[in-house]
Amino acid sequence: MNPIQSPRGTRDILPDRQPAWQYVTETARQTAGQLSFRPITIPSYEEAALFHRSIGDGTDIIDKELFLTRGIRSTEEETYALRPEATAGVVRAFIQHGMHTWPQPVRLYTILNVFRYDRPQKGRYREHTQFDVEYFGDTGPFADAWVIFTTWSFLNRLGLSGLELQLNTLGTSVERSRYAAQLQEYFRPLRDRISEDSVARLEKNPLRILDSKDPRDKEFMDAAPRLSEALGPESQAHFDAVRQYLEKWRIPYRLNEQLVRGLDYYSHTAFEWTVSGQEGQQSSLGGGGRYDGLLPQLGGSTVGAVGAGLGLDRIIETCEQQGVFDRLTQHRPDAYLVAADTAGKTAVIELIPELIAAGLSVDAGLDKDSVGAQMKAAAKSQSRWAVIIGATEAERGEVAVKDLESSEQRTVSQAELVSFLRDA
RNA sequence: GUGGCUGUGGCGCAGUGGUAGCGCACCUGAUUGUGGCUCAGGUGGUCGUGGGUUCAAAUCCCAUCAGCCACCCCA
Repeated sequence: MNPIQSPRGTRDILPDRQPAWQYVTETARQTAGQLSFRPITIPSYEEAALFHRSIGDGTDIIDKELFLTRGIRSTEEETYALRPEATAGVVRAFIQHGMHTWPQPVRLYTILNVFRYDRPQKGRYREHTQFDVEYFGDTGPFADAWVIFTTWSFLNRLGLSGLELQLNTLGTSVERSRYAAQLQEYFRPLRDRISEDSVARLEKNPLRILDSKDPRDKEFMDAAPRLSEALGPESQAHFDAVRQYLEKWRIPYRLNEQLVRGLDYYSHTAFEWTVSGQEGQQSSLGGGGRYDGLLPQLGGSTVGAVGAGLGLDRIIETCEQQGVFDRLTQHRPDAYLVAADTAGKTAVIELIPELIAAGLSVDAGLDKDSVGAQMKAAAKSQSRWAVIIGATEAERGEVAVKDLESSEQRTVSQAELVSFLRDA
């Protein structure tokens, strides 16, 4: 029988890599907390209709990458989908629990696994983890800037270098659809000369033609109508204000009119964090933007909303490449208890709960016979101290404590052991 | 989803037609209560899986699964 492997595009995160994950998730929680985001947990799956209505049919995430699922007794109407992103679920929760009646703004964050039925590659998994922040209840530019500042603070605190913020504005949905029509008008006569992909995009999602890498398309890009010229004065003012915040906070950014995010619900500000030095790789660490239209679209009231999602798997891989985790250490037990004989064994058994109750971490291997074997195990366990007890020590109410790094050994009374290990 | 490359013990690799080897790791031992070094010994693989060609396949062919690269897309 063949051994079962983890499903395609999924992986195990082994103990050695856990300190990195803990460091990154802890940094995320702290940063979010400092900026007044409150934690929320949402289900791993939702009614599939939620994603169809929010992300939008016609996007790859919905048409090609959704993990559909249903219970064995479910009816046809009850089709669920593993969440492919965070925003839809959080917005659903916002509406369902009437959060528009809470003091505004409502700022929420979550660290969650999301699922996409993709063809896997490094930095592209079928299950990956995102750090997601959502800011509700403000239509002004300050909220956009606040969200960007949050992602910036997080990435910056990790100590990442080569970060680049790409910034764009998509205007209102009216402005955007007017612009899409202009694009279609421009590209339709060029049908035979642009890439097949772009011909398909022409009808489905014309804005996507803009970020094509195909040289056949790039040729016509310069003369194409520009989104920035299709925006009204209000949209311009909103965007200018966002940029001023970023400049005051010294967050460097690059305007990128080609930036079009893959989810349909964005309007006005859209941004994406990329990291240089990973040519051709999955360089996007995350992104977000404003999505005022989504709440009414899902039956909620019209409150402004801005969100961002950052890919923790990619961020951690980048950190590893940049040596950010070099200083993190694995967990080490404070003491490894060694029994030299039967009397020592009894003493060790009694000592274990005592040390645990005192908040210390311990290890022991009472199934091993010789002291040598136990000492060897103590060294392998990376323990700071070996605490050795035999009949002699037990009688006197003492223990031998050996520093496993310096090899120095001394005698300590059992009563003082806890404070000795703590202070050392 | 499209095209390509790769797949040998836990990890990293060698072996390209004649019935699998190295390093690391792991286990045991080097006298009775002391580890990390060294030395000696040992466990572990039907060579991703399934089929085919051949007297004979890890080595050739096909399929399949998985990983990786590019595209698509995105985190």
